[in-house]
Amino acid sequence: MHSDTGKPPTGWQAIRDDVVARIRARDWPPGGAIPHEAALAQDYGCARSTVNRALRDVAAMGLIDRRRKAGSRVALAPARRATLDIPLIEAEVTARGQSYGYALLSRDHGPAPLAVCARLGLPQGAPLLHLTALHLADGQPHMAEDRWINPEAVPGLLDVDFTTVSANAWLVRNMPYSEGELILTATQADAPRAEALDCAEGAALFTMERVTWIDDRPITLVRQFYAPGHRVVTQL
Amino acid sequence: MHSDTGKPPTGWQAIRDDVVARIRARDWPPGGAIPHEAALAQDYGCARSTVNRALRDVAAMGLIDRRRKAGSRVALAPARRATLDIPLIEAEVTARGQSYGYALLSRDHGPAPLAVCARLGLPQGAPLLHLTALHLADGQPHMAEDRWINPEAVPGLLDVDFTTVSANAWLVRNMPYSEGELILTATQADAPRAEALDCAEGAALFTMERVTWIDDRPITLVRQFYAPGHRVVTQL
DNA sequence: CAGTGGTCTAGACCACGGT
DNA sequence: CCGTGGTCTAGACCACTGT
Repeated sequence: MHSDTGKPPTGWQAIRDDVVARIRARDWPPGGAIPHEAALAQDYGCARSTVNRALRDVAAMGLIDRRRKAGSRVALAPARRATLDIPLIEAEVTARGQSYGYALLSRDHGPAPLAVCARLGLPQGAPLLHLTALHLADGQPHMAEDRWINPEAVPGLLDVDFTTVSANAWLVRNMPYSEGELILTATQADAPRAEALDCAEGAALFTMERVTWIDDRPITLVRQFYAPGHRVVTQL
Repeated sequence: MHSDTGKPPTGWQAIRDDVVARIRARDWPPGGAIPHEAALAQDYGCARSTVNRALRDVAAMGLIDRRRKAGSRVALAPARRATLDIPLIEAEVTARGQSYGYALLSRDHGPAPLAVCARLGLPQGAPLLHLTALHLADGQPHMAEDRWINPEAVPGLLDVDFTTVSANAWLVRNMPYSEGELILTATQADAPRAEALDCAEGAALFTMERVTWIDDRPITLVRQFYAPGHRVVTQL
């Protein structure tokens, strides 16, 4: 269940946990400074680099702010951070013990809508490959995707047969990328998407929009609409 | 823009970037092993711990799997990881330059619905404090929340005046917690929520559900329904 | 068993940024 | 200026795990 079944950590993790505990216990008040690394190293009887390792972790959790010369201060508004895993759709489906299926719904190559070009930072009317596809779990619609790909940034793109390989899988295996932006939101199912996902028109769809670049050249913009009821779970 | 305006990293970050680049360039193929730390240290002319620092970062990105004795292997299905910041609502709103407002809509103390008890791992009919509240941005409804809190785990809870302080803010300042689960989904606005958020009934609402525990004792379950159009943005 | 990553140390130099 | 965190080093021992 929610039990910790793990042994008490040792080494730098023990220091991290102790620091976290002292912060949570208001031992060091919010906004206040905590002892500097050298002092803590002496307290814990270890090398400064060990303390550094621990405090770096605490800072990554958002519990403290660290600045040179100013030292480490307890964050006033401790933002929690959650890490989302964004697996390939196929892995996501099979990991739940379901069979995975894929179907290409449409494929077009031509000038893209203004909004899409703007989103990618391309001039109006740039020719993009436009794909719509459906991902299935146990034969049921699981996610519908709407994707534009920039042929200028993806050599060989127009020769790929996307009827059998999903664009996601192909791009991951064939295109490196340096940066990406991810947007999570909720949208209502319009008529075509309701039909594709076999759900009521107007249903609330969990939606992920991703844009990726390689060296400031846009690769792809994709909007993925998950079937109603889809949940993304993560630990805090 | 999307430009990198940053100088080329040095030290362990340079090694990390180089390793990532070589993986993306299929220099080391997916599923294959990459040189062990000592070898890379010699290649890069640095200490092994510097390589270790770099590879730990690459592993955290999900690009490689590391195991003792087996060495480091390029992940076959490189799951992207995105980190979500979960700030206090107030911080989230003011960070966008909007004024923040809060209103308590209802407060009840009594046996909780079965589904809520089950979600928290409590026996059926456990008495919980139930709050519904509205968070405003520039006077407009921004997020409606529906929260149950376990008085057994939160000393002094029933004496708190939640008409002026949001439960979120109070809990963050007064209750540590050890674990939490976060669920992201999309839900349709029912009648009361549509009224609270001043939106159409049936609108798609981005929804976050959080459950937090302290030492395996449930603290709170909260469902937060964001006004239509809300987007959560993060970098990949 | 033996190879590999995980961690720790004691010391050093440097970059940043309050004062 | 000078205190603090950021990083690096060379070496060491240990934990895990494939063979």
